[in-house]
Amino acid sequence: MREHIEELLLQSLLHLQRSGVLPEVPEHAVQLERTRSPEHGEFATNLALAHAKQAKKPPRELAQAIVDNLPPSRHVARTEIAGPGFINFFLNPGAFTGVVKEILRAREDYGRLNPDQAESVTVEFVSANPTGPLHVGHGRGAAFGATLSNILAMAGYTTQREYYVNDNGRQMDILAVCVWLRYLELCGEKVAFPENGYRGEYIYDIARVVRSENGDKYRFNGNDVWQGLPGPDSEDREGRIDALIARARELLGEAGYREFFDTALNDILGDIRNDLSDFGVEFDLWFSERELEESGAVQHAIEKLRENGHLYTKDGATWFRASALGDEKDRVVVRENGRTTYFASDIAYFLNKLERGFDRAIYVFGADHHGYVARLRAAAQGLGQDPDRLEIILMQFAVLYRFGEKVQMSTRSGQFITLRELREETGDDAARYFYIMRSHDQHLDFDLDLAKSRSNENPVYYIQYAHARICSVFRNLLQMDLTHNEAIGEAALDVLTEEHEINLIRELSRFPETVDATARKRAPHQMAHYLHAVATQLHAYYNAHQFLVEDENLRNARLNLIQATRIVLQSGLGLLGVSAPEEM
RNA sequence: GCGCCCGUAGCUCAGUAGGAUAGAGCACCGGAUUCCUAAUCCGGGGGUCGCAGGUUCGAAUCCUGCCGGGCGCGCCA
Repeated sequence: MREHIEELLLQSLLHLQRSGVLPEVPEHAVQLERTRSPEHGEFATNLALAHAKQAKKPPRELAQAIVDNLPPSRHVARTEIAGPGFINFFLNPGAFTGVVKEILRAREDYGRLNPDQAESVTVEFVSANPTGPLHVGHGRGAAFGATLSNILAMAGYTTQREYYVNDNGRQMDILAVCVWLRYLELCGEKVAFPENGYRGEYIYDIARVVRSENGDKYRFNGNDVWQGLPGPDSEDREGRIDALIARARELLGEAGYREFFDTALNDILGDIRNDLSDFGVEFDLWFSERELEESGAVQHAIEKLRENGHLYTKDGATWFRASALGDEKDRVVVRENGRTTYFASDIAYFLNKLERGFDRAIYVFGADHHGYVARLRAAAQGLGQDPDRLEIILMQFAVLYRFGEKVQMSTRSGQFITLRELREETGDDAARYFYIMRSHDQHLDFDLDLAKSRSNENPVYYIQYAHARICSVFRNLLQMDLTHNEAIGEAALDVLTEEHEINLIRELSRFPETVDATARKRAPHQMAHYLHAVATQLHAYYNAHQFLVEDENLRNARLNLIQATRIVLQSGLGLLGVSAPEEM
């Protein structure tokens, strides 16, 4: 319907252009909005206000000219010029009931968009280092990324979801060493554990796996481990742990070291994968940083920067002149010791995404990564790419509240709430919904008690209940030995003239444009709000009118309407990764 | 110190690419069930949109400054 009126307006504008009233009709000239109140009709446009200057006419006069040139439409009952020059559109009742017909015809494809040019995007999210279980902060990125991807796909984008696996960094080395130390402990050795190592219980679990498969094969005397290395009173804690990594490699040999490293990686990554999958978050690609480097992609990207003249050498390291491209300072890509930096891998990964044919790479990052924005954009430019093909969405932090108080967390000590614990406590539906119900640039207060409560305060249940109620009506229909005849309902749709019915249909008609808007604005939270609004209309309707009435025409027409509502709720909840229960 | 984000009702937040009288949930007050699930509905009170300027027909929305809060500023990953 919206598109229909936009088309009418465009035709009018083109006509005015031909007759010389308007200089030119820019692309996206037509902006049609929903009115806030019915007295302004259904849709309104500010076209005349926006173009009055160019047309050298008073806004209201231009508005009249636009209205005079509108092609006739069976959906538009009348137009009205209001206020300083708004054009308001009032619709025929048939314009509303047509929506019900459309939904029942399209079913789960209602709201699926087919843009002329489908953009292809890759959405990277979570990408947590595989050094431990996901915690509640990752959960927000997971829910957001998954929902955004779902919506983009619905809006017609070619969408890929990917997870960047940091399987190559120093953090992984630290992890491997920690596993080894716990392994030695299990063997009965007494070994000091570095204070900045990974202390979580899960490290013991991994150590147990290594031991059950290898016995005491990698056992060394506890005294030999730290022999000659800086002691715990050393100032340089990082240097101390690096020395320990070197010692582990030396004692274990490459194969032995690999055993710990890979067991830890596979174990934790497998755990993350299961966790996300149980949470309804699936990835098309798990992209390995190690493979990126081994494939030569990092060198390839560095060469590209060099060709474009953005590299220079200083203090034995290779620097990227990022400051010339909007970043606050230059960045090292190859260290003095010859190793490439993490940033170099990032650049290579971005280039790789584009080379895989995506128009755009979307990154979902935690807000603490906002320093990367300027640097990655600089890199994109340095590679000779349009920096707008790189899009970074920053997720603000999620703070858990229990009994009205902030739940304290610290990753260092292993004292944090895992995503799995959260899911078990609130259930997946509530967790998915609560995570995305706020805008990503807003801090999220995650109220555990509210998410758990099976009460009217909980917005998830409010929406699910609307769906369950509809299902319940259809169950009752069967018990009355009646069936829903959609054909009769469709023929009788014109009887749906109650205000509650019009309001509900209006809400349903907004689904496609909501898919479009939430996709374009990368704003999944608006889908959550939209579904809440649909549920509100359904509940109001339910309370005001009886659906299972004697009159066959009215009954089937109403069943068509709530069936259409069920379809929209189901699709919408599906986008959010929330289930649509048949009874509650 | 520099940079990014945020500041809207008592609380938590929306506010549709500048639009018409700023919305919702919770909390608070008052009502609704012989009838499809009351996890629901109906009504009510409650706002200097952080502050001050500016841009324009029109600003919560854009610009500048200030105040308050969060986060970040490694040849770490």
